[in-house]
Amino acid sequence: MYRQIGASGSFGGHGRLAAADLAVAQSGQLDALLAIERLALRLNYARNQEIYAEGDPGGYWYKVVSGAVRVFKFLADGRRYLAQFCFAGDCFGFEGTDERLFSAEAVSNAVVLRLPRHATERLVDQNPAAARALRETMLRDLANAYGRMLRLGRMTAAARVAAFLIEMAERSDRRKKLDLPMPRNDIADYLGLTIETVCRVLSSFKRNGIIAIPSAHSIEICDRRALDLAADT
Amino acid sequence: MYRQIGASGSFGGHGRLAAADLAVAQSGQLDALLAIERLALRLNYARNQEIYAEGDPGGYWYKVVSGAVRVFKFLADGRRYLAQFCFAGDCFGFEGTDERLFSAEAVSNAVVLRLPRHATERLVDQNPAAARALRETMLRDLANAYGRMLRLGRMTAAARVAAFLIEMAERSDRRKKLDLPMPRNDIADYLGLTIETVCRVLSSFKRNGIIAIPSAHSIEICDRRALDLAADT
DNA sequence: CGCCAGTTTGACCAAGATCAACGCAAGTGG
DNA sequence: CCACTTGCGTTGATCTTGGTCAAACTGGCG
Repeated sequence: MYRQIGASGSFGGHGRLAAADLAVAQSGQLDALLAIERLALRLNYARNQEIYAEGDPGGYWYKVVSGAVRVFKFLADGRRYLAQFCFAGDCFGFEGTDERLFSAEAVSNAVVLRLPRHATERLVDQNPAAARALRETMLRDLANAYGRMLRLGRMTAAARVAAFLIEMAERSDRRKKLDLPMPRNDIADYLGLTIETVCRVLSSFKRNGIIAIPSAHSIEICDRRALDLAADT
Repeated sequence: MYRQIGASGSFGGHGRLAAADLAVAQSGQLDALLAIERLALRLNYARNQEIYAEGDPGGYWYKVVSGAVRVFKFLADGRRYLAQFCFAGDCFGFEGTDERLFSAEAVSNAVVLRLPRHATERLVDQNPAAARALRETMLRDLANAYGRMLRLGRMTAAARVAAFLIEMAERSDRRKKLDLPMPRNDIADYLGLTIETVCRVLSSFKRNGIIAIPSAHSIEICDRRALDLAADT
């Protein structure tokens, strides 16, 4: 699968480019999009360093080269709402507004490409295939958003955590041994739970032999069947 | 504002076309899009009648002329997840998959236009302005989706119901006296609450003078300030 | 070794779900 | 016209889930 380029509506969903990339590649527009990527600035961020903040001007979008990024905002009462995690190949910061609605920070040390929005828009205007790929990506993001809405609204804590582990497994290359670079804190804010609940659920999964936790940031899925079952409880 | 035409990623958000329509109108592409609308079939649905069901082929999208529509799916355990309400001018059924992921039913007696998807796609491929309008609409839907995710994940029952009333007020023409065509049932499934909780919250708002409930399906907002306050508690 | 950030566990509490009645208005049939 | 049903809506009593508060644990690092 191609992960070279991308103009993703990564504002929603996890922002991978999967089929969109593929479509573009197949349509022979890869060169044009690679040209865009040559306009990118390569930036390094340390753990917890800010990439942009709510309210900043939003003239760029980003693509993760390595490491992980969190996109979030603070609520009036001080709680934090974590909209998405982005890993290598994922795009973010494509909000379509002049001002950033969210902030972005590096979860771990991260390298990202920064691309000017207007150049991308020009390309997409001239290139129906790229536009179509972008639309498809956005539709997929939208579908993801609806799925997550469902989980947040109706699923138990255990189901949310299970779904999170499954999501991370799907998005990582290795399916069994998961590396979770983010602290429990971030997971809780992503799932609309407290850190204690996340811990408890993970512990209970461990007790039941569904997962193993060799270290806090490394989780192994032992019983995928049971995890799937737990995910739609 | 123009509400004549639309190719909305209405799968997300409430599916209005607001700024997107405007953009298209300004760019002088209105005629082309009106031509699309001439391909539409006008359909009548009675209250609770099915428009399409999960699993059906998804070759069309729809635009509500009058009445209201709910888009939903059933979960494995029999609960229902209500993804969106659509009113006059809103579009729905633009999922981008071959099979329907959701079902759609008329909430009240409704008239809808049904449009073939491929014709729309052809238009959008040939017309960068229309494509851009569509992208903007989808981005807005995505932003709505993230807002709703936030509410579903982190807000109290009272805040969800308050936000719902505000959303309905924003979307209806008259801002004070709200007509809520959907049963409490639907509201609960939209907000991820039980019908009892929705009732209780509405009753408490009434007790506090924030709203009046002349009849079950008609709600008057008496104290908008207090309602706004309740919405981000 | 001690400190510190992050993680885990336990005890208790509260928001909302569940279960169970009851109310109420719109049909429906005698 | 009036019992009776039926579909919603509302209210109350109890229970469960997950949040809150508090404390202990762990690993990395000076």
